[in-house]
Amino acid sequence: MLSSTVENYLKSLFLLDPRGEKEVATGELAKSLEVTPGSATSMIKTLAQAGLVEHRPHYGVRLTSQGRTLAVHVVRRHRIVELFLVNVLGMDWSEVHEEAEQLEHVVSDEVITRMDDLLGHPSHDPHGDPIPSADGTLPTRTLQTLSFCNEGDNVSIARIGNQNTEFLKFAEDNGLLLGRTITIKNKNEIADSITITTHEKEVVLGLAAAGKIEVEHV
Amino acid sequence: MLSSTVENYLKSLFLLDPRGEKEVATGELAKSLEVTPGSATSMIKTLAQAGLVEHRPHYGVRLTSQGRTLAVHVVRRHRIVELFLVNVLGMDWSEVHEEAEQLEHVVSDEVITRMDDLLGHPSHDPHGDPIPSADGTLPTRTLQTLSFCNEGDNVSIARIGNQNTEFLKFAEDNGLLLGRTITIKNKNEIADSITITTHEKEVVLGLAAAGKIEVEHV
DNA sequence: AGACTCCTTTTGATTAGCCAAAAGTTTAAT
DNA sequence: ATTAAACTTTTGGCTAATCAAAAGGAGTCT
Ligand SMILES: [Mn+2]
Ligand SMILES: [Mn+2]
Ligand SMILES: [Mn+2]
Ligand SMILES: [Mn+2]
Repeated sequence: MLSSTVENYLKSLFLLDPRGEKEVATGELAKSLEVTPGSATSMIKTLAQAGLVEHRPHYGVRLTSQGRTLAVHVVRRHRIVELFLVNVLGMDWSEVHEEAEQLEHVVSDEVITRMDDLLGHPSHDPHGDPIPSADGTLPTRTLQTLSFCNEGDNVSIARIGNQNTEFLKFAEDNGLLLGRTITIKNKNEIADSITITTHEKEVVLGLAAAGKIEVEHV
Repeated sequence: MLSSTVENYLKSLFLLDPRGEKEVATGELAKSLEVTPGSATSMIKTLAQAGLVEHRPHYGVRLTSQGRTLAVHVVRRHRIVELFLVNVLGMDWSEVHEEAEQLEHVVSDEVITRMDDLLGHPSHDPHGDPIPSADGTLPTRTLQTLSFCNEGDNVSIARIGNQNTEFLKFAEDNGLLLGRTITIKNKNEIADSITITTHEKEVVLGLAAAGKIEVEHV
């Protein structure tokens, strides 16, 4: 059995590089887990010892296929739990991430299978992130960030790439919900801002925030 | 925040003495948690330090009211989770105890409240154990163990005081489910056995096993 | 090449929890 | 009053995970 700590390290490595295309820097991993770089280094060694990552000292770390498989399963548990909390228990999408962060380490496969059945084998979680299937395959979509849209574009919101409670509450309050169609009214690179409309409402976002919102053209 | 370990110690102390009427022996506590007596002693000291238990060395340990309150909340989480797993996710009563043993430490009050609402504020878990209310009060019932029943008694099964998966499967297979009415056909103290009938079926139990089944007269 | 910056790794310590085995206590039996 | 049995506590040691701070490596700029 893997400890919660190990599962969190594997999951972070996966989320920092979902396709396994780059080496993740120790500092980047440490930051995402809110530990010191030294802690990350020592855990990386442990994981390498266990064959879950490959480590090139001073360059970076990468999941092995064994490590990736385990990470994907943690992500599956996280996302199914999130959707379950929203759809079955009626919780707000802004508060389920923290809860899932703990539950992902203790819910059994049996429970996950039953939640998945009850939910009708959903493909995406409440934030638009794909839910890996039991065999580890991930649905893929090609999305564009809102920050790359142009004036006049009509797009549908597909994913919110920021799990922060405050950010999600803000999004909700301003009608930025999954599936909603919005129009880009104005984009100003100099002012670093973008203005969109949704159901009459006009919202101005900085481009950094807009970069966390992913959309599909309609 | 209490660690899972501390929560398990508090819960065990509560379950070994729900009414706070005796001092629990170190060895008894150690056995119920499957740790060595020395481990229990050192945790007892930690808990005493934190004001959660009172310890009279060489005699025993007892929850303080603060410790008891925390313990009761762990028990509430455990039992609501168990009932939720059975009633909402359709799991078997024989497998939910292990699952709840983990979940009790991570589900938030928010989740417990929502599960409780969805379940309609149930008074008992799938094994017939009382579910403490959010304010810490416990429903009480006066039950009798099956081993104390006499020939000819007609009783209804109210509680199974053994969470072991195999035992619960055996009970289920033999129609010993909560609410079922059974008749005591024969009791033989010498042979240490009791024979009962349920829906045509005749079942023989040793008195130790019968002592784990609690009933109400009908 | 030398110096500098920015990382990463190493070192040394700490904390929670656990165990094995030695030492101590209580109670009961002679 | 001794002794023995049964239990509890203490001691010493281990592992997982963490941090602060010292030391080391890689790449860049002059
Ligand atoms: Mn999440
Ligand atoms: Mn987590
Ligand atoms: Mn239980
Ligand atoms: Mn537990």
